Amino acid sequence: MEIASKYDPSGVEDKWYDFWMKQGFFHSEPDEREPYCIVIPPPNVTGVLHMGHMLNNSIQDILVRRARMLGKNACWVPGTDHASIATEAKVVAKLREQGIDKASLSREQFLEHAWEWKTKHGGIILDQLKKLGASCDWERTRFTMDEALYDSVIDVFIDLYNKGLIYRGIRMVNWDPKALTAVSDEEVNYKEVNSKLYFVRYKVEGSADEWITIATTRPETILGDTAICVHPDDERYFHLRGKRILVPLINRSVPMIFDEYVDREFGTGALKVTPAHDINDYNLGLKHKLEVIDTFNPNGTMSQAAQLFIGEDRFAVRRKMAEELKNTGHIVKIEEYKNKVGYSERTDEVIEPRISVQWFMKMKELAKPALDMVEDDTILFHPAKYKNMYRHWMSNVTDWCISRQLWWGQRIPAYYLPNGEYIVARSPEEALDIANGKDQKVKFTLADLRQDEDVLDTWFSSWLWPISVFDGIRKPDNPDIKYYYPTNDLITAPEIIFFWVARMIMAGWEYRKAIPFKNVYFTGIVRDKQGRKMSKSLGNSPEPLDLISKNGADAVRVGMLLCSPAGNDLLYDDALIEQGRNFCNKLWNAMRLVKGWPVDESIAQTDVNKISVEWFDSSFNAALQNINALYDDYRLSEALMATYKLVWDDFCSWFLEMIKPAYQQPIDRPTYEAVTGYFEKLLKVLHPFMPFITEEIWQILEERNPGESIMLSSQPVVGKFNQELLDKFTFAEEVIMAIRNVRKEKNIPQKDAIRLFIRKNNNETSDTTFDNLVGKLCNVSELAYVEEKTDGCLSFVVGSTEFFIPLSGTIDVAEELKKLEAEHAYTTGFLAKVMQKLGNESFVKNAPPAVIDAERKKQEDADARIRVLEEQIKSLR
RNA sequence: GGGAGCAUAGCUCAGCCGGUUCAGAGCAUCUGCCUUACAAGCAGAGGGUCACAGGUUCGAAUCCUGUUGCUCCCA
Repeated sequence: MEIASKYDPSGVEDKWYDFWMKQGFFHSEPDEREPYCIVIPPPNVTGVLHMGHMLNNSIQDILVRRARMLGKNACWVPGTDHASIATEAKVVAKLREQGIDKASLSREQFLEHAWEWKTKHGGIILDQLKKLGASCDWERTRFTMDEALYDSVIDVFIDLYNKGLIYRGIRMVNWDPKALTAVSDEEVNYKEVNSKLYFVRYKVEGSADEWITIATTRPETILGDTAICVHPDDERYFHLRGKRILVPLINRSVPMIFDEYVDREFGTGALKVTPAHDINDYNLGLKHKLEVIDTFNPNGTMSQAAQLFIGEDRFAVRRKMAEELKNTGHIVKIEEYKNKVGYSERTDEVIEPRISVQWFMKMKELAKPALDMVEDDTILFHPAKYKNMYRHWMSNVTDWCISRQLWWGQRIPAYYLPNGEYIVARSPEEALDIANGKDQKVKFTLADLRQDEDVLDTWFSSWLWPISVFDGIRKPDNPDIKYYYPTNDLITAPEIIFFWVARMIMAGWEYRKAIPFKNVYFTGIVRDKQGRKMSKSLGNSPEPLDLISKNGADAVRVGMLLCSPAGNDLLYDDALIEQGRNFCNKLWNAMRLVKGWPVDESIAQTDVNKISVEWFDSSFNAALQNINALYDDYRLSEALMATYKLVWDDFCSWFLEMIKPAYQQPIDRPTYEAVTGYFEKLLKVLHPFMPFITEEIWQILEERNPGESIMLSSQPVVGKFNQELLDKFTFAEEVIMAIRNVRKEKNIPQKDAIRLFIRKNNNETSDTTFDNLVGKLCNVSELAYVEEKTDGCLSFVVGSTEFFIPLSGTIDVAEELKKLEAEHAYTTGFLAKVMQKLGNESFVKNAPPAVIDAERKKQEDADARIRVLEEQIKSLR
């Protein structure tokens, strides 16, 4: 059989993915097995696959595939999120390109365009995930606007409204003038910016030339001022009690008010109050019953109420106001100033605080159990440090603004009557019934009802995701939800711990009285080598699909995983993928080697092969135990590294070399069976990390029945291992490495056989377990135990055992002495340290016996070694 | 302004309820090798006052305090 010396993933990966799909291996139905379920963090329909998705979904696939191989009924539910703001923005932009203005469309017409867009672009990421090898149950693919999920959201809204947890209120909200909608507190990012602090003087009404100077960063809001406020104890302004002040340019007369809220140190100690455009001013306004003048239009331009610059943008107006104030002698000075400004998470537009009527959800009651379940480890965070962040947010939670002034999303089921009253109901008909049931005197008709124009925050559907994908809101007793919920693991990014994770926990408790998942694994952010977050605008992200087609998905998965412990950022480097690719190649060549051996039934297993197999058996089981423990701790990158070393070092570098027959010689049957058996086990352990190549090699290694697949096989079970044997091998390993060094230093080629004499010291008995193996690996023609030192030999010491290799040429005595003396000096120093410890009375008195014994053992070993070294030195002199 | 976390080899990290194997791993670097599975490889080697300063202890990378620097979250 001719097998290429380099592994080529192209072709292989699609072949096996198609096979798995055709066989329906990814699909899950409830049965009597233990379920294992992950719901995907639904990517936005607007998105394309980026490196973050690659990492996140690789991890999910690893967990799902492993669970499947552990005999669980594994189900990974995929799906997408409608992302109302982002999607609506995309659709509006696309329409604009076609010359269509959103305002010219009806709601229904617009939604048609939106659905069309979703159908066309909404599945891109999911398709891309297939290239990664994702073993999602595609038959269960869900979308947050599917009928079942949509209705669930509406049901929940109505339910929470009826429970008094949802209310409508006038509030200062974070207004996004670009998206033309309110956004929640969590969707505002504060950035420090360089701006200016304008000192503006306002004339005191009725005075000839009396002024009061305020400081502001936002002169454009002056037109909405309805008071000037100072601290009641501020002596500088005592004389202005009862006076009124004229707002510059428009000469509006506003009162002087006094409030302890004012920071006397800031600016001039005098504050202009604009209740419509600042949250603090708004609260002041409420307290002092001030007029609220909204000088902005929703899109951030000046409104009629501003009187000046009507229709112009707020930032242009800022400059013009400054100019105008200067021209009219109102500017006292302008200082450079750094302040934090809120930006919209969605559009990156500067948030405008704005008074409006919105729907809110009370959070306090829901937060309580959700906090407790994380605090008491009912839900585990990996890494646990995120508990702190979670606790902090949950303890200071504020009500959630859930309405969005958009069309794409679940429309709020509130119906307004002509008198302004509203009714929350599932349908207009139901609302009408309720309305007419209330008041017998007036009979409304459907035409009298007007449904709320707004939709719900996208997160208001995402928070139900683990329940709604199984239709568990509408049908709480259906078999799917009962079987798969609570799900097991959630893999997500820490930045949405509040947006999403916290709220899912709340919804889970509210609607199932159960946690939505047992573990939350937080992945890091994928950054470039300079530590910058990968982003389209920076252009610093590789194209994931290119990486896959160039290196294979297995290489990409391994590369990314190796360097990303839970919760730590991953600094992406092409070298990572290369490492993954090299690993694939290593595996591939191991298979080529093994497949190339002819098996001879007639030859008996040699001692070397027998002990080698025994050793690897122990080695494998010890490693597997460790790997399983790492999985249990969700230390996936470490589990991968341990597997990587098991395969590369233990299996390839040691085991295969140990049992490798001489060139073109056959191998005995028992050894061959053992090797292929372990190879298969290794492939299974590797499969969750590298699904494609493991399937390919597994299928080549032995003939399989049609429809058989490694992905349905069972993970190996940890067996017993012989620690004593492993320790003995460690000693043999040292001997082998020492001989290799000798060969290298003395330029003795591997093909020239050497003789090896061994002298045990200090009454130690000989252990010959690995002698023949040492003989094979080091090409030793004669191995013998001796009582006396042999002359004309190179020597080395392992522990306190001496090894002699006769050399044909002369020995460089000076060089040998130098080496021995260095060894001696080091060991003596080491011994001195140990003795110092043991000589310390307090140490002997206080340290635990095990520690003291260990120190004594060190002392003995060092003593023995020193005696041997000294003898050698003496004999050379 | 409030809170959290981090600082260990050139890089990415592990070790952190103190004491065997305590200074580790992978990658990178350097030195030999095209040895008939693999040069995407093999065999070796070097490299760290565990940020700094104190303290507790018989003993500190590990616990405590302070300093410095970085990151994140919240307002």
